[in-house]
Amino acid sequence: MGKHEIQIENPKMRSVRSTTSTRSTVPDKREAILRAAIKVFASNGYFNSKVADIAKEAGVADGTVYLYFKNKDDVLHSIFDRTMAQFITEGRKQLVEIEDPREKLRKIACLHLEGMGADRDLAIVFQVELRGSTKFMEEFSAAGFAEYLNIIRETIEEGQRKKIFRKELSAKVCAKILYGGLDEMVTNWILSKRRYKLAPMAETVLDIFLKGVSV
Amino acid sequence: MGKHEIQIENPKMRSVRSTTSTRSTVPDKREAILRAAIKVFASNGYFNSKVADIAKEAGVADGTVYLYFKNKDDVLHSIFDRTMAQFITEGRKQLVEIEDPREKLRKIACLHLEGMGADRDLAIVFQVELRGSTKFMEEFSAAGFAEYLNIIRETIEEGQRKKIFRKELSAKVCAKILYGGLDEMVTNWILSKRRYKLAPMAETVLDIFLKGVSV
Amino acid sequence: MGKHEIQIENPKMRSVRSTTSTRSTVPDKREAILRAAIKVFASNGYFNSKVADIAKEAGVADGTVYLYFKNKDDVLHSIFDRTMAQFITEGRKQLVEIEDPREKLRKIACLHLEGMGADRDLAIVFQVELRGSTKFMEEFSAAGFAEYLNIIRETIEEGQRKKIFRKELSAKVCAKILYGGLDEMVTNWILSKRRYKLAPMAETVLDIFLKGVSV
Amino acid sequence: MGKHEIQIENPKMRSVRSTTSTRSTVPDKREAILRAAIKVFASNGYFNSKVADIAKEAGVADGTVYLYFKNKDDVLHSIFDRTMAQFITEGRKQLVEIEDPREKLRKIACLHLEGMGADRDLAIVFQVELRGSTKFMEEFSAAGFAEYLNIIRETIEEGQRKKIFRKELSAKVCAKILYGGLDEMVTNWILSKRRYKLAPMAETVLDIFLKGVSV
DNA sequence: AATGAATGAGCATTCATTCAT
DNA sequence: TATGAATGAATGCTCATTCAT
Repeated sequence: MGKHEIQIENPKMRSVRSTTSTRSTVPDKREAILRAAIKVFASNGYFNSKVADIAKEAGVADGTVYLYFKNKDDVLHSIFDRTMAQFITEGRKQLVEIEDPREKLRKIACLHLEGMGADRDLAIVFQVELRGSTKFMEEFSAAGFAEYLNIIRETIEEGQRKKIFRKELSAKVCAKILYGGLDEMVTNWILSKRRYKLAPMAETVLDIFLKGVSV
Repeated sequence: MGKHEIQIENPKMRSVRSTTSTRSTVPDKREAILRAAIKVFASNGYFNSKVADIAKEAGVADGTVYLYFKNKDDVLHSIFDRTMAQFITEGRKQLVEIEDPREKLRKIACLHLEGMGADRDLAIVFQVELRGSTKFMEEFSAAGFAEYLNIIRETIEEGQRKKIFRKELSAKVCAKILYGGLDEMVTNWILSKRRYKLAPMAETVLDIFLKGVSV
Repeated sequence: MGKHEIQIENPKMRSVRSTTSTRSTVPDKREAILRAAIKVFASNGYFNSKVADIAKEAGVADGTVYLYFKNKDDVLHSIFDRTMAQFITEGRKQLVEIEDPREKLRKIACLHLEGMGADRDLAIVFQVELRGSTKFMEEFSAAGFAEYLNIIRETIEEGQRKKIFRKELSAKVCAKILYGGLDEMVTNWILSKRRYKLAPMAETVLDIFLKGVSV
Repeated sequence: MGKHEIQIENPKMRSVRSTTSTRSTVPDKREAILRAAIKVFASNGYFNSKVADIAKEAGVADGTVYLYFKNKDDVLHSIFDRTMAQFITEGRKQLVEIEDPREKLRKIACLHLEGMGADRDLAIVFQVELRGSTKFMEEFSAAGFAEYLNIIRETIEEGQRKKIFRKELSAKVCAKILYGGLDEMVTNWILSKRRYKLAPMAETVLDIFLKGVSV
């Protein structure tokens, strides 16, 4: 969930001439706008941010934003899509190499908190702005978030099959509980005046959770 | 956190002559506006709700809203203040009669989910709208929320002193984890199409949490 | 034009029981509102003054203002009417005793500046607020102001008949010039930071004017 | 003070490409708004004029007004600034060529009345609207108006040095008297139903004033 | 007569979006 | 592609006025 320089496909973009690159700025106006939006949204909140602010921060004209995004809403969505897609891809890749469900969960927790901890502005957008409307929350839920929860749930079910986790527990509820714990760590980290490291919190959450769900 | 017919003091209100009751509207224009706001905010989100919508829903004129609230923002704040104050007061009262820290946590979890489960609109406002801005989140945090977390933390510390919970765990972090789990239950309940009972979820959360933190 | 405790007829008022006076406040709610309005208008300007401000300053309820005045506009008009009527009555009375047209003009100028100089708030309302709209200016002109200008003009014509003032001058224009000079003194006095006496300015104005119009 | 097609610098305007003139609207949206405002303010008064009225009169969208002016108040100020600057510049230029202080004053008076007489709407805004608030009057006074009065005063002092005007008179007060007379001519002209020429009035005012202040 | 809670029309200003260049 | 001037719909808030008590 941190910034991994993901290059999301832009249908409007000319067939990738990023190889020759007439100017290095060329392929990345969209990217610049997205970064600018994260910064601006994090500072002022989605509703209080003006498209003009984003444009200025990105160093482009107001109208240019509309060459890359359908509207202001689309910018927020794109932030979510880009980040979530990247996070899940990255996550799945790292998980295949792990056997023990407990270690898998540990890896998930670490990736979650490391990703958020690496980009405070992005974390703010995810924790605060993305939740500012039921509408978005629903779409949010329908999209990548559900998949993320699924990965956790499957891992727990795997642990149940391997007799590591208690069978009587609902894997789905357990997944939510773990997610809830992690999510709360992020939210508190964001709101806190103190600037501590977020990633290490994963340890405690996992400790309690694993002990709680183990047979 | 549910609606317990709290009668918040309204300085503008004439000293309750509810006995004769000239008209039933007398005691509660403010209350009606608050209820209307919860409904409207829950449906459209804070930023997409017009003051006129609230007024219409409450059956008063637009201007009347401003006789009871400073501005639109103040309405949202008041919803939070009223609910939180009520919840904490109610919670503390019920907790004093309980000895076992584990039972105390169980009671807290039940109150939390019962309260939210009893008023879906209010729950939406709490889970979604109140988080739509960092600014509010901070105030939110500073106000009643911090106190709520404290109650949980103190209960956990009590459990640690009684050798029921593990001493090596940070009570504060534990409190957040428990809160995070409950909060996630509420959020999922709100976003879910299915209309299941929220309160019973407390059981699973507590089961895992208690097993996780116990010695 | 100063405050001479004029009791303007109020058609809405009960047939004057000011003699017995059940309570000394009784006959003067209208008066209180008028005074309050002068103060409030002088401070904030007519358009920026709220009826509620006037009511509060007068120590009455908002609605009470409408028992004595048709609307906010009527309050301003009444200030003008009351003051102008008083001033003209007073002026005419003092003039009859004077023979020399020059002395008459001197008396007029003195009354003008003394009246304004005696009540700064009233002066502000007259110089500034009463001129804030063409509409009012026209009515203003139609009403007492025209009569005031007439008194000056007649005095000048009298002087012309007596061979004191130049015959070739338009008495009407002369009257305006004298009025303009006096008016400008008042305006400058109001806007000035310094708090000097206004009345003595009459001397210079008269000096120049009389020398200017004399044969 | 009349309209002399002053081209006020507009920072937002692209460096005058009026040569090619893609469309005639190019150079003068700001100017159009200013003219429209003068007309609208003159008709309804400042407080009763809606920004939408100005926009419509100028043939632009409401929002466009805010591309050229900070707010409604700024429009009024700009009218004053533009006109006053122009008038003073123009006036000074014409005065240098004149020797006799009496002729200078005559020139000032003529310019004043000619300027106002040339644009009735502008005159109304100056005589009526610009005086509708103490606040503005003070700024008004602080700004160009004071300078205007100074020019008159200096001319009178010059006349005193040249033994043309009486030494014992306060030049400052004399300046106010002259200004007051001229100002009154303008005000009466505006309020009058009759449509006479304003400029010729300068003659009488000057006649009386000069005779009044001369040795 | 007096009150003041309630009303609701009215308006300045903002800002997402478009489009001519 | 990129620009940014122009648009105009949308809305929070104010406040003169009314009227039930």
